[in-house]
Amino acid sequence: MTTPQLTKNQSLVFDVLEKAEGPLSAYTILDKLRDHGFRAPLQVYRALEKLLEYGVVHRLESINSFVACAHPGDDCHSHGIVAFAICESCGQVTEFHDHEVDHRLMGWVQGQKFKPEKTTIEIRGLCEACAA
Amino acid sequence: MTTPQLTKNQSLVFDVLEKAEGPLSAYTILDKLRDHGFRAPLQVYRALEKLLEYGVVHRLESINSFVACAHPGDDCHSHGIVAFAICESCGQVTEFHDHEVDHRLMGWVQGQKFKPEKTTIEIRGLCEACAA
DNA sequence: ATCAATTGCGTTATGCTATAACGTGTGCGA
DNA sequence: TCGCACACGTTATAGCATAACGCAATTGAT
Repeated sequence: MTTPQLTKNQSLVFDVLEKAEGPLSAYTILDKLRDHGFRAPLQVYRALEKLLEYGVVHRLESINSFVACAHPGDDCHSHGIVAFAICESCGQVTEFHDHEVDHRLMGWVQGQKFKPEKTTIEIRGLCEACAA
Repeated sequence: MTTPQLTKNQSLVFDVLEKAEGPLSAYTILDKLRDHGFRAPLQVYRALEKLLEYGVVHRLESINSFVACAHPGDDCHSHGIVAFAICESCGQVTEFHDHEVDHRLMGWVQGQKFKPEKTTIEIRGLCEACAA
């Protein structure tokens, strides 16, 4: 899937996420965009919905937050399953892919005749700097 | 870790989860226990906190719900990372383990010197029955 | 050109999920 | 017996997400 031209609200939300150091909650994004006319959560959620669909933003289920995809210009959907390491101290998020993990998980679901739609892999812990 | 004797509230919450067909939200559990004297969410959340700690209940991050562990009498903490397949149609949850997936993920984090605390793997999609 | 369908947007209201903060009682070891 | 840890109850609040309404702009088929 190719990413279409973003609308005004989508661009605003995406820019906030790109410039952020780490993941942001929808309400944090809302607060950062009040000066740009945002007034209600739905404005954020609707933009996020599209950005997630385009694959340029990821949702971190375990912390109810969102991050810009770490592959600028690239299409995350082509990388298979995306995994995240989330530092619980500094909030830093590292995105990675592992084909062997994909392969094992997909092998398992095929054995169950389970039809996967969306897979979440999130490792929470401490990054190198924070663990020291 | 061995599971200590459960308190009254912990037992009530655990029983509800065990008898349930699928995952339940904290508020659903609350509703099911109103007849037993439960009045506030905290009574549920506090019990869940302990049950999660003991490893007899799992939290499904992607759907904000809880399930009893699929290994009766066993200690989930000894199985390594737990993965879940969640049917978005019927709500059925299948729990499984894959050492190779564990190994790959732990290999990756060690390369990053990341110290993992809690890992989430959840595959949402359609189970065999619902995909038909 | 026009009508219908689609999409984005704004607003209000509401619902669901989770925790803070306070106080009570009980059991148990120093 | 004092202090501590823990489970519990209650009220209030914080944080996350969506329903439902209406309007405007765009597109595309007839």
